[in-house]
Amino acid sequence: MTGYYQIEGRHLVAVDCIIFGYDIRDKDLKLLLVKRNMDPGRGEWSLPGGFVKEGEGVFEAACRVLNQLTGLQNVYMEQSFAYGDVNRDPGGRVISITYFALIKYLDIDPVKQKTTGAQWRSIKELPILVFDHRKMVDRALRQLREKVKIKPVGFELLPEKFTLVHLQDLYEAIYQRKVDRRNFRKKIQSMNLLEKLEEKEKETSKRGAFYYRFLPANYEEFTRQGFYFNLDVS
Amino acid sequence: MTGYYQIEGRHLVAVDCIIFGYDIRDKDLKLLLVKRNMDPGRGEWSLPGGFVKEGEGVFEAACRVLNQLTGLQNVYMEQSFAYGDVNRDPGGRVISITYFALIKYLDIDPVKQKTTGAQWRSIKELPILVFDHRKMVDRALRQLREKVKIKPVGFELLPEKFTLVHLQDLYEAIYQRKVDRRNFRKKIQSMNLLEKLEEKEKETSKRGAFYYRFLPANYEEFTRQGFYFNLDVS
DNA sequence: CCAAAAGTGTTAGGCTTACACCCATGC
DNA sequence: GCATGGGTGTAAGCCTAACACTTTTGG
Repeated sequence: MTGYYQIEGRHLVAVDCIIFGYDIRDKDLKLLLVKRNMDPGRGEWSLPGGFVKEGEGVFEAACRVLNQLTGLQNVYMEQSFAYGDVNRDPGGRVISITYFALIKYLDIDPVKQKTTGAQWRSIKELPILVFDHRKMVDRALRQLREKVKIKPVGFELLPEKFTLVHLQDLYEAIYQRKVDRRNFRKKIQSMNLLEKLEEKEKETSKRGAFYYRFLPANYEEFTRQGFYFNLDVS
Repeated sequence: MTGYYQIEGRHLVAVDCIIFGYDIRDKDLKLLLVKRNMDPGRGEWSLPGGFVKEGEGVFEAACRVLNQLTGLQNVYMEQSFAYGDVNRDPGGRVISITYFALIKYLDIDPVKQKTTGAQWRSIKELPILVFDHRKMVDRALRQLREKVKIKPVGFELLPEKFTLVHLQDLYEAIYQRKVDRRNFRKKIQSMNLLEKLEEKEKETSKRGAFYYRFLPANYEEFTRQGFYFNLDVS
């Protein structure tokens, strides 16, 4: 701090994380939520968040919050929006910058989850959230839906090996609508993002479905050029 | 301020405005820039900005900055990004939230412009900007290009009456590429956003080109449903 | 053998793109 | 009458979207 600037007009700055996870079992997009452990709003459902510390970058702060909650590092995380209304937080003037993260549902550290009390909640039936957190979620979800069209970020939400059925279910969960199976498979396979494995998943059907893995090299190629993945409406 | 929170870890928060204007004469998309009037970086080219005051919303702060510079109110303005790296500003730890605004080139208050020394600079040859402002501009420009596909925001940049030639030139300036004239006209006219006027513009050609005006009612309709205006690449 | 899920192609319509000539007017 | 910029239509190809039957296998 070289001290060029005034010291008046400093603000508390927080980060709040919209952490998406996808449950392959119940085909449901979920958010990782916590019960707020400070006043005001103590005990209410809240996005996980924290104040940005001195000497800490805002993005780093979001990573810290995520890591403390899940034990994860290097996950997909993207800034969503800065919320700066004076009265958005009844506890005081706090500017909050939100990030949305995509993590693999099963990757979170169960010990951490127990101590923090974080819980996955379906985006279809979110509890009442504290302050303006619901607005934050809605915006992040809109952004996720846009992002998925441009970048195959959906893969961040799936385990290493997945079937085309899993992938389609994921898209349907994100958009909350049905997708034509043949068109979906045609399109996704034409992108050369996937490698078909020998192995089959046999839990959900007798016939079994081939596992696929996602090819990071081609993925990079794709996202650089900005592909366009438009799902048909049904 | 009800004083629930710690008083440690407060931060200076600034807003910086990426103000786009379009010069119908030289068919050039421009930015309104200022010479920085504080250390460090005094005298260097900079985005217009300012610190968020106590009791002032972040968006309001951006409006204030814009208004002080141009005298304008109620212009199109959208949050771009929050820049929160610890060392982004060598003068101290400042978190900056950027907004991009679209204004009509000729609307700015000439008195204010004289006192602030603000100048329009072509996006094709921007001067060196202070700190990370160039990154801010690049991001805002990318966002503008995306936005224009989804919302006919281009109209914010044109005067009340404009010709189809003007409109096409604007798109070409935003995307920095040629657009097919017939396809452009077909598409834009199919949208029912424009009202053809009797009057002709006769400055740039002998024959003259019809003026159009833009129909706010239909515009609202369009942007709500999220239209898609994809320009062809040439 | 049957239930349950996986897998597979074709066609029609709409949108995108490429492309060239006539029109109106001031000088 | 000619130079300058404004204005117009059509055809080919591509992408989107709708749609139904066969395959596999565990029980």
